[in-house]
Amino acid sequence: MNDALDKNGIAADELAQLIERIERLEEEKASIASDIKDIYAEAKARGFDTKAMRKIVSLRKKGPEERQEEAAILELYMEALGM
Amino acid sequence: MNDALDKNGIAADELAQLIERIERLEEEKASIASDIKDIYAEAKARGFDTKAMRKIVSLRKKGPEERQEEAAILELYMEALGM
Amino acid sequence: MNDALDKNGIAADELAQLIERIERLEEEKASIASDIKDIYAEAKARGFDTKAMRKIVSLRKKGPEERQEEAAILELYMEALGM
Amino acid sequence: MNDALDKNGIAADELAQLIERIERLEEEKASIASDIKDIYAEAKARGFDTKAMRKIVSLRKKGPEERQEEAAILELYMEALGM
DNA sequence: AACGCATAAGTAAGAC
DNA sequence: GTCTTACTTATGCGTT
Repeated sequence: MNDALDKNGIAADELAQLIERIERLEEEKASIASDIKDIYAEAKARGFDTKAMRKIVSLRKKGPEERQEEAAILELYMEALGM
Repeated sequence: MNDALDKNGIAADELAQLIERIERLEEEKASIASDIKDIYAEAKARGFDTKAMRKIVSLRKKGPEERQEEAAILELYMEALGM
Repeated sequence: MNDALDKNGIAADELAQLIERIERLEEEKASIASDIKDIYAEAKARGFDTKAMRKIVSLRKKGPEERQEEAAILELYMEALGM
Repeated sequence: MNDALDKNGIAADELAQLIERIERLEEEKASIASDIKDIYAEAKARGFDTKAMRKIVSLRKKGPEERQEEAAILELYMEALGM
């Protein structure tokens, strides 16, 4: 550890740099989140059902395999439970 | 494993009982969570700041030592960053 | 507001009672959560796939209507997108 | 609404474009979130307390006034409860 | 402007 | 012991 330590034994410069890198990235992330929100607002203004859109996005995120897997498990269960 | 297995190799009765016990408990848990929400709503209606109340509840959940330790390291870092 | 106010203008007794009611309920909630964990542990010991069980519980929580609704939305989307 | 509607009455092209824009942005967002995670991992490897770091980041996100205000009301409540 | 909701952050437990 | 995954809590946002 070559870094200079402050009077409390903390490598202050190193810590400050890490924090700043994080904050920079969080800003970018917030900016993108804001863009996404704008798109939903735009979609709503054009008459789309944003709740349904959000569901679509989340369903697609899961991927088809996972959805199939879920269906298979449920199937097995329903049979086992006689539903 | 003495339990009867169904055609898929699942001990159906046993599984059903476990699932039902879990679901019963989850219902109770949800009910209590709802009660807690009600109390916060009541508190808010009487003019209390529920955000502060939540913080107090979480602070009291941790022991005093743990609380002090966390505060100390936070203090240290804030000094290092000149906050 | 008939409650006695402390020197900072806080109805201390009322606040204390609300906090205590919350803490009591949170204890109960934690106890039930612990019971649920125990059941999963027991299930695992008996050879069940707890991950699958959790999925089953969550799928059942959603209810059949919601699952159907999700399927319907997805269907609509896939058609619209030519998938 | 000039867009062509499919047989279900959905402006399919428009919907598809909106969804794709959202998904693209969500990917970027996830990528940045992953970068942030990496920095925390790096910080941890260098001996920093990441929990404290996260708290600092969140404290700095709020303005100083807001921070003081929250601290003040919390203080008040703690006194009222004799903590 | 307050309410409930939905996403996001933080925390804790379980698996490898 | 680390690392991921699931749960809980908190914050912010859209709605009424």
